[in-house]
Amino acid sequence: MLLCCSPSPPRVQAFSPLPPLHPSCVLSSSGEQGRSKKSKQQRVKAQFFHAKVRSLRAQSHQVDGYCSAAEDPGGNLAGSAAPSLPDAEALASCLRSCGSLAGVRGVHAVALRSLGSLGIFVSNNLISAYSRFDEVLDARKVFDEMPERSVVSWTAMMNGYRERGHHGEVRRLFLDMVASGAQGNGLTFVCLLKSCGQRRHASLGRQVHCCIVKGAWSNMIVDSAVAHFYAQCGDVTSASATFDRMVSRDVVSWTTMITVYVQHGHGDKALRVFSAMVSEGFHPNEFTVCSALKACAEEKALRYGKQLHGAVVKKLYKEDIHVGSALVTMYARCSEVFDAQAVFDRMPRRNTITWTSMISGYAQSGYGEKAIMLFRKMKMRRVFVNNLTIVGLLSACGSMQSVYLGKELHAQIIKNSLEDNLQIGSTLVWFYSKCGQHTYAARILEAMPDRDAVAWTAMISGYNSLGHNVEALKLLDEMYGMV
DNA sequence: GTAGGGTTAG
Repeated sequence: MLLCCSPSPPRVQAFSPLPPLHPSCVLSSSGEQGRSKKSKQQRVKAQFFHAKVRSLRAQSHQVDGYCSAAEDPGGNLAGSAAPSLPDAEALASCLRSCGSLAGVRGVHAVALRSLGSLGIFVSNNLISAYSRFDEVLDARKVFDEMPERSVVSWTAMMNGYRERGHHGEVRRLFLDMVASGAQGNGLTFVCLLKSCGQRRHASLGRQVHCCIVKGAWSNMIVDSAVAHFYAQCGDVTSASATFDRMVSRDVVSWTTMITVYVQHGHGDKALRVFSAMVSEGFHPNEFTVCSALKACAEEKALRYGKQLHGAVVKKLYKEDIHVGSALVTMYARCSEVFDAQAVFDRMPRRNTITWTSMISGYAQSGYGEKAIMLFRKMKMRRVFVNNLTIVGLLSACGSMQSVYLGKELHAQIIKNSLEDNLQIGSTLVWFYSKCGQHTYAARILEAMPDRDAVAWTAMISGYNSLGHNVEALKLLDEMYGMV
Protein backbone atom coordinates (compact mmCIF):
# COMPACT_ATOMS: atom_id res chain seq x y z
CA MET A 1 0.00 0.00 0.00
CA LEU A 2 1.06 3.52 -0.72
CA LEU A 3 1.58 4.68 2.80
CA CYS A 4 2.44 1.33 4.28
CA CYS A 5 5.45 1.41 6.61
CA SER A 6 6.61 -2.16 7.06
CA PRO A 7 9.47 -2.22 9.60
CA SER A 8 8.64 -1.61 13.24
CA PRO A 9 8.35 2.14 13.65
CA PRO A 10 10.79 3.69 16.08
CA ARG A 11 8.84 5.65 18.67
CA VAL A 12 9.89 9.18 19.41
CA GLN A 13 9.56 10.41 22.96
CA ALA A 14 9.86 14.13 22.51
CA PHE A 15 10.42 16.19 19.42
CA SER A 16 11.05 19.86 19.04
CA PRO A 17 8.39 21.59 16.92
CA LEU A 18 8.51 21.23 13.16
CA PRO A 19 9.87 24.15 11.14
CA PRO A 20 6.96 26.22 9.86
CA LEU A 21 5.60 25.69 6.35
CA HIS A 22 5.75 29.32 5.40
CA PRO A 23 3.08 30.12 2.79
CA SER A 24 5.65 31.37 0.31
CA CYS A 25 7.40 28.02 0.54
CA VAL A 26 4.37 25.85 -0.11
CA LEU A 27 3.74 24.93 -3.68
CA SER A 28 1.34 23.02 -5.81
CA SER A 29 2.05 19.32 -6.30
CA SER A 30 3.80 20.02 -9.57
CA GLY A 31 5.87 22.82 -8.10
CA GLU A 32 9.61 22.78 -7.98
CA GLN A 33 11.86 25.16 -6.13
CA GLY A 34 9.14 27.75 -5.74
CA ARG A 35 8.10 27.83 -9.36
CA SER A 36 4.57 27.36 -10.56
CA LYS A 37 3.59 25.01 -13.40
CA LYS A 38 3.30 27.94 -15.75
CA SER A 39 6.76 29.20 -14.95
CA LYS A 40 8.13 25.67 -15.35
CA GLN A 41 6.73 25.58 -18.87
CA GLN A 42 8.24 28.95 -19.50
CA ARG A 43 11.57 27.68 -18.20
CA VAL A 44 11.47 24.71 -20.57
CA LYS A 45 10.66 27.05 -23.42
CA ALA A 46 13.45 29.36 -22.35
CA GLN A 47 15.94 26.43 -22.31
CA PHE A 48 14.80 25.43 -25.77
CA PHE A 49 15.24 28.92 -27.09
CA HIS A 50 18.56 29.45 -25.40
CA ALA A 51 19.77 26.48 -27.42
CA LYS A 52 18.28 28.02 -30.54
CA VAL A 53 19.86 31.34 -29.71
CA ARG A 54 23.25 29.68 -29.37
CA SER A 55 22.93 28.00 -32.74
CA LEU A 56 21.68 31.17 -34.38
CA ARG A 57 24.01 33.59 -32.69
CA ALA A 58 24.59 35.53 -35.85
CA GLN A 59 20.88 36.08 -36.34
CA SER A 60 20.49 37.03 -32.69
CA HIS A 61 22.81 39.94 -33.21
CA GLN A 62 20.61 40.95 -36.08
CA VAL A 63 17.54 40.80 -33.78
CA ASP A 64 19.11 43.43 -31.54
CA GLY A 65 19.85 45.54 -34.56
CA TYR A 66 16.31 45.25 -35.89
CA CYS A 67 14.82 45.97 -32.48
CA SER A 68 16.91 49.11 -32.20
CA ALA A 69 15.78 50.08 -35.66
CA ALA A 70 12.15 49.47 -34.66
CA GLU A 71 12.56 51.72 -31.64
CA ASP A 72 13.85 54.47 -33.92
CA PRO A 73 10.77 55.54 -35.89
CA GLY A 74 12.72 58.12 -37.84
CA GLY A 75 14.88 55.39 -39.26
CA ASN A 76 18.04 57.31 -38.34
CA LEU A 77 19.76 54.10 -37.32
CA ALA A 78 19.11 52.43 -40.61
CA GLY A 79 22.09 54.01 -42.29
CA SER A 80 24.51 53.73 -39.37
CA ALA A 81 24.63 50.99 -36.71
CA ALA A 82 21.46 49.12 -37.72
CA PRO A 83 21.70 46.45 -40.39
CA SER A 84 20.22 46.85 -43.84
CA LEU A 85 16.54 45.96 -44.17
CA PRO A 86 16.11 42.23 -43.76
CA ASP A 87 14.25 39.81 -46.03
CA ALA A 88 11.52 37.36 -44.97
CA GLU A 89 14.03 34.55 -44.44
CA ALA A 90 16.16 36.60 -42.03
CA LEU A 91 13.10 37.89 -40.14
CA ALA A 92 11.71 34.38 -39.73
CA SER A 93 15.09 33.19 -38.38
CA CYS A 94 15.10 36.08 -35.93
CA LEU A 95 11.58 35.28 -34.77
CA ARG A 96 12.54 31.66 -34.13
CA SER A 97 15.56 32.70 -32.07
CA CYS A 98 13.93 35.57 -30.16
CA GLY A 99 14.40 35.14 -26.42
CA SER A 100 11.95 37.82 -25.33
CA LEU A 101 8.53 39.17 -26.19
CA ALA A 102 10.06 42.61 -26.73
CA GLY A 103 12.32 41.04 -29.35
CA VAL A 104 9.32 39.52 -31.14
CA ARG A 105 7.49 42.86 -31.12
CA GLY A 106 10.63 44.56 -32.41
CA VAL A 107 11.01 42.12 -35.30
CA HIS A 108 7.26 42.43 -36.02
CA ALA A 109 7.64 46.22 -36.32
CA VAL A 110 10.67 45.88 -38.58
CA ALA A 111 8.86 43.30 -40.74
CA LEU A 112 5.93 45.69 -41.24
CA ARG A 113 8.31 48.46 -42.23
CA SER A 114 10.60 46.47 -44.46
CA LEU A 115 8.23 44.05 -46.16
CA GLY A 116 5.07 46.06 -46.63
CA SER A 117 2.89 42.99 -46.33
CA LEU A 118 4.05 40.24 -43.99
CA GLY A 119 3.37 37.22 -46.20
CA ILE A 120 2.46 33.70 -45.10
CA PHE A 121 5.95 32.62 -44.04
CA VAL A 122 6.71 35.56 -41.72
CA SER A 123 3.13 35.61 -40.38
CA ASN A 124 3.36 31.90 -39.49
CA ASN A 125 6.57 32.53 -37.62
CA LEU A 126 4.99 35.51 -35.85
CA ILE A 127 2.02 33.36 -34.74
CA SER A 128 4.42 30.80 -33.27
CA ALA A 129 6.62 33.44 -31.66
CA TYR A 130 3.70 35.25 -29.98
CA SER A 131 2.20 31.94 -28.86
CA ARG A 132 5.53 30.96 -27.32
CA PHE A 133 5.34 33.97 -25.05
CA ASP A 134 1.67 33.30 -24.19
CA GLU A 135 0.51 36.28 -26.26
CA VAL A 136 -2.21 34.32 -27.99
CA LEU A 137 -4.28 37.45 -28.70
CA ASP A 138 -1.42 39.02 -30.63
CA ALA A 139 -0.95 35.73 -32.47
CA ARG A 140 -4.64 35.72 -33.33
CA LYS A 141 -4.42 39.31 -34.58
CA VAL A 142 -1.66 38.32 -36.99
CA PHE A 143 -3.67 35.25 -38.02
CA ASP A 144 -6.87 37.27 -38.60
CA GLU A 145 -5.04 39.85 -40.70
CA MET A 146 -3.59 37.24 -43.05
CA PRO A 147 -5.15 37.51 -46.52
CA GLU A 148 -3.98 33.96 -47.25
CA ARG A 149 -3.22 31.11 -44.89
CA SER A 150 -1.44 27.79 -45.18
CA VAL A 151 -1.92 24.61 -43.16
CA VAL A 152 1.02 25.78 -41.02
CA SER A 153 -0.86 29.00 -40.14
CA TRP A 154 -3.92 27.04 -38.98
CA THR A 155 -1.85 24.49 -37.05
CA ALA A 156 0.37 27.10 -35.41
CA MET A 157 -2.69 29.07 -34.28
CA MET A 158 -4.40 25.92 -33.00
CA ASN A 159 -1.26 25.03 -31.04
CA GLY A 160 -1.18 28.52 -29.56
CA TYR A 161 -4.69 28.03 -28.19
CA ARG A 162 -3.99 24.47 -27.04
CA GLU A 163 -0.94 25.48 -25.05
CA ARG A 164 -3.07 28.05 -23.23
CA GLY A 165 -5.72 25.42 -22.54
CA HIS A 166 -8.30 27.02 -24.86
CA HIS A 167 -9.50 23.69 -26.23
CA GLY A 168 -12.83 25.07 -27.45
CA GLU A 169 -10.95 27.52 -29.68
CA VAL A 170 -8.78 24.68 -31.01
CA ARG A 171 -11.89 22.81 -32.08
CA ARG A 172 -13.56 25.93 -33.54
CA LEU A 173 -10.46 26.82 -35.48
CA PHE A 174 -10.24 23.30 -36.91
CA LEU A 175 -13.88 23.49 -38.04
CA ASP A 176 -13.20 26.95 -39.57
CA MET A 177 -10.24 25.46 -41.37
CA VAL A 178 -12.35 22.65 -42.82
CA ALA A 179 -15.10 25.15 -43.75
CA SER A 180 -12.56 27.35 -45.54
CA GLY A 181 -11.64 24.39 -47.73
CA ALA A 182 -8.13 24.02 -46.29
CA GLN A 183 -6.89 20.55 -45.48
CA GLY A 184 -5.07 19.59 -42.30
CA ASN A 185 -2.00 17.39 -42.24
CA GLY A 186 -0.44 15.00 -39.73
CA LEU A 187 0.70 17.81 -37.46
CA THR A 188 -2.75 19.39 -37.42
CA PHE A 189 -4.10 16.07 -36.21
CA VAL A 190 -1.31 15.78 -33.64
CA CYS A 191 -2.44 19.14 -32.24
CA LEU A 192 -6.06 17.97 -32.12
CA LEU A 193 -5.05 14.70 -30.46
CA LYS A 194 -3.07 16.54 -27.80
CA SER A 195 -6.05 18.77 -27.16
CA CYS A 196 -8.39 15.74 -26.89
CA GLY A 197 -5.92 13.95 -24.61
CA GLN A 198 -5.58 16.96 -22.31
CA ARG A 199 -9.38 17.22 -22.09
CA ARG A 200 -9.79 13.41 -21.87
CA HIS A 201 -12.17 13.76 -24.82
CA ALA A 202 -11.97 10.12 -25.95
CA SER A 203 -14.74 10.07 -28.57
CA LEU A 204 -13.47 13.14 -30.43
CA GLY A 205 -9.90 11.83 -30.30
CA ARG A 206 -11.04 8.53 -31.80
CA GLN A 207 -12.63 10.47 -34.68
CA VAL A 208 -9.33 12.28 -35.18
CA HIS A 209 -7.57 8.92 -35.25
CA CYS A 210 -10.03 7.78 -37.96
CA CYS A 211 -9.16 10.91 -40.00
CA ILE A 212 -5.47 10.07 -39.62
CA VAL A 213 -6.02 6.52 -40.86
CA LYS A 214 -8.28 7.64 -43.74
CA GLY A 215 -5.87 10.38 -44.79
CA ALA A 216 -2.85 8.05 -44.41
CA TRP A 217 -1.16 10.60 -42.17
CA SER A 218 0.45 7.95 -39.97
CA ASN A 219 4.13 8.34 -39.22
CA MET A 220 6.38 8.01 -36.18
CA ILE A 221 5.38 11.34 -34.64
CA VAL A 222 1.67 11.04 -35.38
CA ASP A 223 1.49 7.47 -34.08
CA SER A 224 3.33 8.37 -30.88
CA ALA A 225 0.75 11.11 -30.35
CA VAL A 226 -2.08 8.62 -31.03
CA ALA A 227 -0.65 6.15 -28.49
CA HIS A 228 -0.21 8.88 -25.92
CA PHE A 229 -3.75 10.17 -26.50
CA TYR A 230 -5.23 6.70 -25.86
CA ALA A 231 -3.17 6.35 -22.70
CA GLN A 232 -4.34 9.75 -21.45
CA CYS A 233 -7.92 8.54 -21.90
CA GLY A 234 -7.11 5.39 -19.93
CA ASP A 235 -7.22 3.08 -22.97
CA VAL A 236 -3.89 1.29 -22.57
CA THR A 237 -4.95 -1.52 -24.94
CA SER A 238 -5.43 0.88 -27.87
CA ALA A 239 -2.21 2.70 -26.96
CA SER A 240 -0.34 -0.58 -26.99
CA ALA A 241 -2.00 -1.69 -30.27
CA THR A 242 -0.98 1.60 -31.90
CA PHE A 243 2.59 1.17 -30.70
CA ASP A 244 2.70 -2.44 -31.95
CA ARG A 245 1.51 -1.35 -35.41
CA MET A 246 4.19 1.30 -35.79
CA VAL A 247 6.45 0.64 -38.74
CA SER A 248 9.37 2.65 -37.39
CA ARG A 249 10.09 3.79 -33.87
CA ASP A 250 12.58 6.06 -32.16
CA VAL A 251 13.59 6.69 -28.57
CA VAL A 252 10.56 8.98 -28.02
CA SER A 253 8.04 6.41 -29.23
CA TRP A 254 9.66 3.70 -27.11
CA THR A 255 9.73 6.01 -24.09
CA THR A 256 6.09 6.95 -24.64
CA MET A 257 5.05 3.31 -24.41
CA ILE A 258 7.25 2.59 -21.36
CA THR A 259 5.84 5.65 -19.58
CA VAL A 260 2.27 4.68 -20.51
CA TYR A 261 2.73 1.26 -18.94
CA VAL A 262 4.35 2.67 -15.81
CA GLN A 263 1.65 5.32 -15.35
CA HIS A 264 -1.04 2.67 -15.59
CA GLY A 265 0.56 0.30 -13.11
CA HIS A 266 2.00 -2.20 -15.61
CA GLY A 267 5.61 -2.07 -14.44
CA ASP A 268 6.31 -5.59 -15.75
CA LYS A 269 5.22 -4.65 -19.28
CA ALA A 270 7.18 -1.40 -19.07
CA LEU A 271 10.35 -3.33 -18.25
CA ARG A 272 9.71 -5.79 -21.09
CA VAL A 273 9.34 -2.89 -23.55
CA PHE A 274 12.49 -1.32 -22.11
CA SER A 275 14.42 -4.57 -22.66
CA ALA A 276 13.09 -4.82 -26.22
CA MET A 277 14.13 -1.23 -26.87
CA VAL A 278 17.69 -1.84 -25.68
CA SER A 279 17.98 -5.14 -27.55
CA GLU A 280 16.90 -3.37 -30.74
CA GLY A 281 19.84 -1.03 -30.34
CA PHE A 282 18.08 2.15 -29.14
CA HIS A 283 19.84 4.27 -26.52
CA PRO A 284 17.59 5.29 -23.63
CA ASN A 285 17.67 8.94 -22.64
CA GLU A 286 17.01 10.43 -19.20
CA PHE A 287 13.22 10.25 -19.71
CA THR A 288 13.44 6.55 -20.59
CA VAL A 289 15.69 5.81 -17.61
CA CYS A 290 13.34 7.63 -15.22
CA SER A 291 10.36 5.63 -16.42
CA ALA A 292 12.29 2.35 -16.31
CA LEU A 293 13.47 3.11 -12.75
CA LYS A 294 9.89 3.85 -11.78
CA ALA A 295 8.89 0.46 -13.20
CA CYS A 296 11.66 -1.17 -11.14
CA ALA A 297 10.35 0.59 -8.03
CA GLU A 298 6.84 -0.62 -8.74
CA GLU A 299 7.94 -4.19 -9.45
CA LYS A 300 10.50 -4.20 -6.62
CA ALA A 301 12.96 -5.24 -9.33
CA LEU A 302 16.08 -4.33 -7.38
CA ARG A 303 18.50 -6.30 -9.55
CA TYR A 304 17.26 -4.65 -12.71
CA GLY A 305 17.29 -1.29 -10.95
CA LYS A 306 20.92 -1.79 -9.92
CA GLN A 307 21.86 -2.61 -13.51
CA LEU A 308 20.17 0.59 -14.60
CA HIS A 309 22.05 2.47 -11.88
CA GLY A 310 25.32 1.10 -13.31
CA ALA A 311 24.32 2.31 -16.76
CA VAL A 312 23.33 5.71 -15.36
CA VAL A 313 26.72 6.16 -13.67
CA LYS A 314 28.47 5.54 -16.99
CA LYS A 315 26.30 7.96 -18.93
CA LEU A 316 26.22 11.72 -19.18
CA TYR A 317 22.85 11.96 -17.51
CA LYS A 318 24.23 10.70 -14.21
CA GLU A 319 23.94 14.29 -12.94
CA ASP A 320 20.33 14.64 -14.05
CA ILE A 321 18.26 15.66 -11.06
CA HIS A 322 15.22 13.63 -12.17
CA VAL A 323 17.26 10.48 -12.75
CA GLY A 324 18.82 10.94 -9.29
CA SER A 325 15.40 11.32 -7.68
CA ALA A 326 14.10 8.25 -9.55
CA LEU A 327 17.10 6.26 -8.26
CA VAL A 328 16.42 7.40 -4.68
CA THR A 329 12.79 6.31 -5.02
CA MET A 330 13.71 3.01 -6.65
CA TYR A 331 16.10 2.03 -3.84
CA ALA A 332 13.69 3.19 -1.14
CA ARG A 333 10.79 1.24 -2.66
CA CYS A 334 13.01 -1.84 -2.94
CA SER A 335 13.68 -1.58 0.83
CA GLU A 336 17.27 -0.40 0.31
CA VAL A 337 16.87 2.96 1.99
CA PHE A 338 20.57 3.32 2.79
CA ASP A 339 21.46 2.84 -0.88
CA ALA A 340 18.88 5.54 -1.57
CA GLN A 341 20.64 7.73 0.97
CA ALA A 342 24.01 7.05 -0.69
CA VAL A 343 22.61 8.19 -4.04
CA PHE A 344 21.05 11.24 -2.38
CA ASP A 345 24.31 12.17 -0.62
CA ARG A 346 26.31 11.91 -3.85
CA MET A 347 23.97 14.03 -5.94
CA PRO A 348 25.70 17.22 -7.07
CA ARG A 349 22.41 19.13 -7.23
CA ARG A 350 19.14 18.57 -5.40
CA ASN A 351 15.72 20.13 -5.63
CA THR A 352 12.34 19.76 -3.95
CA ILE A 353 11.71 16.48 -5.78
CA THR A 354 15.02 14.98 -4.61
CA TRP A 355 14.52 15.99 -0.97
CA THR A 356 10.91 14.82 -1.03
CA SER A 357 11.87 11.46 -2.57
CA MET A 358 14.37 10.88 0.26
CA ILE A 359 11.96 12.06 2.99
CA SER A 360 9.22 9.77 1.63
CA GLY A 361 11.76 6.95 1.27
CA TYR A 362 12.70 7.20 4.94
CA ALA A 363 9.06 7.47 6.01
CA GLN A 364 7.99 4.41 4.02
CA SER A 365 10.90 2.38 5.31
CA GLY A 366 9.92 3.11 8.90
CA TYR A 367 12.62 5.72 9.56
CA GLY A 368 10.25 8.51 10.49
CA GLU A 369 12.81 10.21 12.71
CA LYS A 370 15.33 10.42 9.87
CA ALA A 371 12.61 11.78 7.58
CA ILE A 372 11.83 14.57 10.06
CA MET A 373 15.52 15.36 10.51
CA LEU A 374 15.98 15.56 6.76
CA PHE A 375 13.01 17.89 6.54
CA ARG A 376 14.66 20.20 9.09
CA LYS A 377 17.81 20.20 6.97
CA MET A 378 15.70 20.91 3.88
CA LYS A 379 14.14 23.92 5.59
CA MET A 380 17.54 25.12 6.82
CA ARG A 381 18.78 25.07 3.23
CA ARG A 382 15.70 27.04 2.23
CA VAL A 383 14.51 24.43 -0.25
CA PHE A 384 10.86 24.94 -1.11
CA VAL A 385 8.28 22.56 0.27
CA ASN A 386 5.38 21.25 -1.79
CA ASN A 387 2.30 19.10 -1.21
CA LEU A 388 4.20 15.85 -1.66
CA THR A 389 6.81 16.92 0.92
CA ILE A 390 3.95 17.36 3.36
CA VAL A 391 2.55 13.95 2.39
CA GLY A 392 5.99 12.46 3.09
CA LEU A 393 6.15 14.19 6.46
CA LEU A 394 2.68 13.01 7.46
CA SER A 395 3.71 9.54 6.41
CA ALA A 396 6.74 9.87 8.73
CA CYS A 397 4.52 11.05 11.61
CA GLY A 398 2.22 8.07 11.00
CA SER A 399 5.11 5.62 10.88
CA MET A 400 6.26 6.94 14.29
CA GLN A 401 2.66 7.15 15.49
CA SER A 402 3.56 10.62 16.66
CA VAL A 403 0.17 12.26 17.18
CA TYR A 404 1.85 15.40 18.53
CA LEU A 405 3.98 16.08 15.43
CA GLY A 406 1.17 15.06 13.08
CA LYS A 407 -1.26 17.46 14.73
CA GLU A 408 1.33 20.20 14.60
CA LEU A 409 1.71 19.54 10.86
CA HIS A 410 -2.08 19.44 10.49
CA ALA A 411 -2.28 22.91 12.10
CA GLN A 412 0.25 24.20 9.57
CA ILE A 413 -1.69 22.57 6.75
CA ILE A 414 -4.82 24.45 7.85
CA LYS A 415 -2.83 27.67 8.27
CA ASN A 416 -1.62 27.33 4.69
CA SER A 417 -5.12 26.39 3.40
CA LEU A 418 -3.93 23.04 2.09
CA GLU A 419 -6.52 20.82 3.73
CA ASP A 420 -8.59 20.58 0.52
CA ASN A 421 -5.73 19.02 -1.41
CA LEU A 422 -6.66 15.44 -2.24
CA GLN A 423 -3.28 13.88 -1.48
CA ILE A 424 -2.84 15.76 1.78
CA GLY A 425 -6.44 15.06 2.86
CA SER A 426 -6.11 11.35 2.13
CA THR A 427 -2.82 11.15 4.00
CA LEU A 428 -4.36 12.98 6.97
CA VAL A 429 -7.15 10.36 7.08
CA TRP A 430 -4.49 7.64 6.91
CA PHE A 431 -2.39 9.33 9.60
CA TYR A 432 -5.24 9.71 12.12
CA SER A 433 -6.48 6.16 11.44
CA LYS A 434 -2.97 4.83 11.91
CA CYS A 435 -2.71 6.66 15.24
CA GLY A 436 -6.09 5.33 16.37
CA GLN A 437 -7.73 8.79 16.22
CA HIS A 438 -10.76 7.66 14.27
CA THR A 439 -12.99 10.58 15.18
CA TYR A 440 -10.52 13.00 13.59
CA ALA A 441 -10.03 10.71 10.59
CA ALA A 442 -13.80 10.46 9.99
CA ARG A 443 -14.20 14.23 10.36
CA ILE A 444 -11.50 14.90 7.76
CA LEU A 445 -12.94 12.30 5.37
CA GLU A 446 -16.36 13.91 5.75
CA ALA A 447 -14.99 17.38 4.97
CA MET A 448 -12.98 16.32 1.92
CA PRO A 449 -14.37 17.85 -1.32
CA ASP A 450 -13.00 14.88 -3.30
CA ARG A 451 -12.07 11.48 -1.97
CA ASP A 452 -9.76 8.90 -3.48
CA ALA A 453 -9.22 5.21 -2.78
CA VAL A 454 -6.40 6.02 -0.34
CA ALA A 455 -8.73 8.04 1.91
CA TRP A 456 -11.54 5.48 1.85
CA THR A 457 -9.18 2.54 2.37
CA ALA A 458 -7.40 4.28 5.24
CA MET A 459 -10.67 4.95 7.03
CA ILE A 460 -12.07 1.44 6.43
CA SER A 461 -8.83 -0.20 7.62
CA GLY A 462 -8.88 2.10 10.63
CA TYR A 463 -12.35 0.90 11.63
CA ASN A 464 -11.32 -2.70 10.98
CA SER A 465 -8.26 -2.44 13.19
CA LEU A 466 -10.54 -1.33 16.05
CA GLY A 467 -12.99 -4.14 15.37
CA HIS A 468 -15.71 -1.67 14.30
CA ASN A 469 -16.83 -3.91 11.48
CA VAL A 470 -20.31 -2.42 11.10
CA GLU A 471 -18.90 1.06 10.53
CA ALA A 472 -16.32 -0.38 8.12
CA LEU A 473 -19.03 -2.12 6.07
CA LYS A 474 -21.22 1.00 6.09
CA LEU A 475 -18.31 3.01 4.75
CA LEU A 476 -17.63 0.37 2.11
CA ASP A 477 -21.23 0.68 0.92
CA GLU A 478 -20.95 4.46 0.89
CA MET A 479 -17.70 4.24 -1.08
CA TYR A 480 -19.25 2.02 -3.76
CA GLY A 481 -22.27 4.31 -3.87
CA MET A 482 -20.08 7.30 -4.58
CA VAL A 483 -17.46 5.81 -6.89
C1' DG B 1 11.37 26.85 -45.03
C1' DT B 2 7.65 27.59 -40.56
C1' DA B 3 3.61 24.31 -37.03
C1' DG B 4 5.12 18.81 -34.41
C1' DG B 5 5.24 13.05 -30.62
C1' DG B 6 7.37 11.33 -24.54
C1' DT B 7 8.21 16.04 -19.73
C1' DT B 8 9.74 12.53 -14.92
C1' DA B 9 8.46 12.36 -7.02
C1' DG B 10 4.20 9.66 -2.75
